[in-house]
Amino acid sequence: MSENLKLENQVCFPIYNLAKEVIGQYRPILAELDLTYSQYLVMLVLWEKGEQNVSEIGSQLNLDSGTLTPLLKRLELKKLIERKRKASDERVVSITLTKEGKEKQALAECIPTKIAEALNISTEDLIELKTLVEKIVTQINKTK
Amino acid sequence: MSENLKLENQVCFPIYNLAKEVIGQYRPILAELDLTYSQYLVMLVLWEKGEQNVSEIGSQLNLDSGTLTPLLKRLELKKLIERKRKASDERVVSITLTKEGKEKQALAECIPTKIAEALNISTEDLIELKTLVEKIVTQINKTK
DNA sequence: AACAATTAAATTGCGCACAACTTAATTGTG
DNA sequence: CACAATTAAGTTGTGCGCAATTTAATTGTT
Repeated sequence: MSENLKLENQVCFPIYNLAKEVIGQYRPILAELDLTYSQYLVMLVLWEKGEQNVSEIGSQLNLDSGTLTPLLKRLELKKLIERKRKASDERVVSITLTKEGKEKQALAECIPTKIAEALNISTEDLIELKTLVEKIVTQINKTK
Repeated sequence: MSENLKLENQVCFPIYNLAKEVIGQYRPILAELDLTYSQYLVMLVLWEKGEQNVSEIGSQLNLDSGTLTPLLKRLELKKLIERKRKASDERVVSITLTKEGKEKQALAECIPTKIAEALNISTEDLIELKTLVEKIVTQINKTK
């Protein structure tokens, strides 16, 4: 067969695999906080920025309302956030952290360290990877 | 807030994003072949290796029967593959390409080139990324 | 041979991720 | 002011991805 359709020559397969692998490393660690990886990302945004509406969260995480609405409802069900429509613009749903949601941040502090250990990579490789990946993402978005 | 929980300092977020981005680039191209990215990966394995059973496909793609069984049923529905239990061991389901499935390979030949164009990255960056990503995946799997 | 242990797929259930569409509120324009 | 256009979020439907469990066949052990 032609070389370019061989699995080992695919560039995107390792990326797809790495992403799954990395999220798999997060899974048991985040499970202790009763969070999924995507939920954790939303919490990171809220811990850092405070009150945000759905589309603001979406633009930072590259997720649309089809993904976020049910996810946010689950976070609300866990009493970590509140969803409330803005009086100034009833179309906009404002997301705020509850007391419990804010408190969860302290428990999350150790996660980056735990992940770094689990991934078992040197800081240099990690930075190199991050730089390269971001460069490529920027490159891709340039063409849009 | 503590620096290590800032979104921009997360290493895994860019990886997760890149994987989504890359699969997003495949989507319209594969849609012309009526395939999803995961289905394409399965087809790659079959085009390269010929007849394979479910767990052989799974170990190459890091997917379990919970993912593969319904996916393979969809490929069967599209008449691209056949699923048949082996006479020698009735537990094993053997997957073979149909005529139509084999013919699809010719249509797929152009995909790697199209993706490389869509990603808009230099071959050097692509190889560097692949090497680094594979190194890290190997590293992670070492600890298991 | 009998039966416990193992193995391969399938099933069930949950949570994304995204396309396409809907609903409702707001804004812009004649 | 009226109404078309736009915007924000929600809804619906499809397809993974994975954990946990089930089913059925095979293998190992006594």
